Amino acid sequence: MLFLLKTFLVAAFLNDLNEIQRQAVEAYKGPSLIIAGAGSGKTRVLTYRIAFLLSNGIPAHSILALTFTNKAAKEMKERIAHLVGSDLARQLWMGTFHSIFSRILRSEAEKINFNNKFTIYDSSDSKSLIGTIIKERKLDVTVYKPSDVASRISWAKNNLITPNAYQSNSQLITIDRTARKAEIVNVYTDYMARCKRANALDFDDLLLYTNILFRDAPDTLAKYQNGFKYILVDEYQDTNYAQYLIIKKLSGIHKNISVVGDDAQSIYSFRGAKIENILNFRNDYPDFQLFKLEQNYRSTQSIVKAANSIIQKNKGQIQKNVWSSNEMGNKIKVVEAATDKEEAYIVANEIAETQIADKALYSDFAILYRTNAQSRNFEESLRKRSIPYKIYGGLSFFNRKEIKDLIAYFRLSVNPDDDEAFKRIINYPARGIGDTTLDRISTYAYANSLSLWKTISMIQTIDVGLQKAGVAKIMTFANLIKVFQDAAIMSDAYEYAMQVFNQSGILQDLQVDKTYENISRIENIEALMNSIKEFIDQNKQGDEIITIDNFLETVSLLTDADSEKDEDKNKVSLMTIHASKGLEYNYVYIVGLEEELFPSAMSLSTVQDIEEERRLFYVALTRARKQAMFSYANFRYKWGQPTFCHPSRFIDEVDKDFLILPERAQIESNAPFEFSDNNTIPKTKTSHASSKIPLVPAPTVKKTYVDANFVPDAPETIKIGMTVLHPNFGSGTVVEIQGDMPNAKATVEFIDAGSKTLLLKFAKLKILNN
DNA sequence: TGTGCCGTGATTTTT
DNA sequence: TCACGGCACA
Repeated sequence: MLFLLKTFLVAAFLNDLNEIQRQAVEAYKGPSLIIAGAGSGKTRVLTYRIAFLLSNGIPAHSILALTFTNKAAKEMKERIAHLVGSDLARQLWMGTFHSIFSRILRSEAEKINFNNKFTIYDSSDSKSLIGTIIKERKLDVTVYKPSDVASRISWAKNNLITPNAYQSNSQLITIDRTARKAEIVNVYTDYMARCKRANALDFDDLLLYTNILFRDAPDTLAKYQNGFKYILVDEYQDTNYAQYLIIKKLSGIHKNISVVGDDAQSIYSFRGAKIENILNFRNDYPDFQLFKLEQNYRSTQSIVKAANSIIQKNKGQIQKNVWSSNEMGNKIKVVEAATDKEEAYIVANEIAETQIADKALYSDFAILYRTNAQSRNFEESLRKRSIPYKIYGGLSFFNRKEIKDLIAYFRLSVNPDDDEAFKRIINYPARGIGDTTLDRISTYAYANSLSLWKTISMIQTIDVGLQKAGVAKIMTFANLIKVFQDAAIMSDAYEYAMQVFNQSGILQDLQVDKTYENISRIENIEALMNSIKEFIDQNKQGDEIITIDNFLETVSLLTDADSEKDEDKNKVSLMTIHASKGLEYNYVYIVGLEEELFPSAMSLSTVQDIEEERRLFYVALTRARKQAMFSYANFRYKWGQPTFCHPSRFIDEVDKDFLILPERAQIESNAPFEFSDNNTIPKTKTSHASSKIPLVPAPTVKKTYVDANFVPDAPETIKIGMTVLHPNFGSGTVVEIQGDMPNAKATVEFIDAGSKTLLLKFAKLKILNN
């Protein structure tokens, strides 16, 4: 069997891999760094490498392969199953960081003082709990915005700073105090305690507690170090500190670690990803082998060369030369549109024409944009032309109210201490338990360090200040949940879920009004039921019962993009550029190429941010196999306000040899100029001079570290060595100033945000001392 | 306790 | 533009 497998694989290698790819596949001992340019066959190398390990007799369960998205993991699993059979593929430890480590944490739960039925809080659960704590502490919500506090806590966790460490870090405390947010550390402390009490971990906790587990339980660490003899990490440039350290620890003994990535495609630094991790690999593993995959098999030469001409503008990259031997291909057409609506109309037109001319499938097309909010116009224009499309991201399936409601019942059945789930369903469907009642229960629970469930389970023996009628209502609810809790253990997941749907009152509630909305909600719930059924079929072995907790474990880490349906097969894809990473399409439309949209208005102040936007643009362009098109509008609605726009700097940065610039934008006579109300229709060729007039003030920059009284000092007064305060980055020290005003750039070491290079004319810096 | 109106802020990106 | 939270009122 093994012999056959190996024979097959060797033949496959010869056919399928180029010289460097083959070397990268075969060098499986010791550390290796595989720099994989866009479209260079990265996934192929990873899958063959794993297949190669297996064909050398290495047991599947000793291979750990980590990815960032479920989609990537799924695709790789399928491709490996194709090579070596699904039995073997199933035994691999392959998945996202979050799913793999939640699995490990579940089996080691008692070592981190959790119960193995813990809930995974999603970002809205976290935010809502943080909001609750802010209110409890009677803090001003306009100063302590839950989303800001949440991202700060997330930042701390990703850098492995626990509440205690935070408290004793005088720099952090000073920053918060300067920003008049001294209470952040207390909110953080409460938040951790409350998650603990609710037996819940948030996304960041999955990584944080894994680190804590490995730090505090050396035997456990040793067990996994010995178990995972071969470790592979995809998209290594996107790892944050918490992930980096886990990998480093796990590979500590065998050092058979192979990381794959492309620094040019690092687009998640806002989420704590550290591009340095890939740049510093050589320091951690000095005897590493380096493989550079530089041949692009995906795209035409025009696209590859155009993409190279952009990314060249970034400093500090790993040197590489991505090239293609494919046909030259068409130049990239740049289209100017009068308005955002017209842009969408033109793109839909182009797709329709190309589809017919090239006899292409709709699924060969993708429209990529910077922000989800841009999708609307394209939906409309595609719908008008009857072009089928699918939107990725946006309001995902699992974020729909009806799905969240039902899942909250599941969560409370499996983990009764899950307070966020409790709050969601205590009065849905309405059962006369209002805010006042809930407040009283919460207050008691908080004072006695109990979960809400524990509190109401003894509602008859304690006094939380409720009337008899209130107590009775609570009792009814508690009894209902008890029934569900028993069913969750006894029944199979599908039967259980149907029971909840029927007996919770959700079904009845949705049947009261037969509105279009309610019908669609019931359909969504049916879709959820089907996926539960599917889940059971996939995981059932013999005649064991698959219970709902098994389903919950996986579902909480799933996103919409992970559930591709057959009926979505031949459709145009609409998505953000971030979501497009790792995908490829014959025809790619990169839209909304305007200053302050792409690059985003939030990213204009630092060189690092602009470089990340540029990498994002690089990612977008390199999704295209055959053809790419750029478009921008001169006028667009932003936040419901009409705004004039300028073409993006990124268009200028592309080598003109590969572009067809717009001469005069063609307006079709039937172009839909549907301006609401009485706005005048701007002409397509609005001169750029007049388009400078802003109709609305530029969006104000989020101020995180300063109050309304903040006044920046004049840029020319900033000198090396000064301590300065920045609205977004907090305080830091100026370590370098390059160039002269007005284009002088300052490099500032921020205590909190790390090193940033700022364009002084834009940066708002206040001198704290010099 | 439930409803509806108003004002505000959000839009960068996600496991 | 839209969604959400706060508030007043039934």
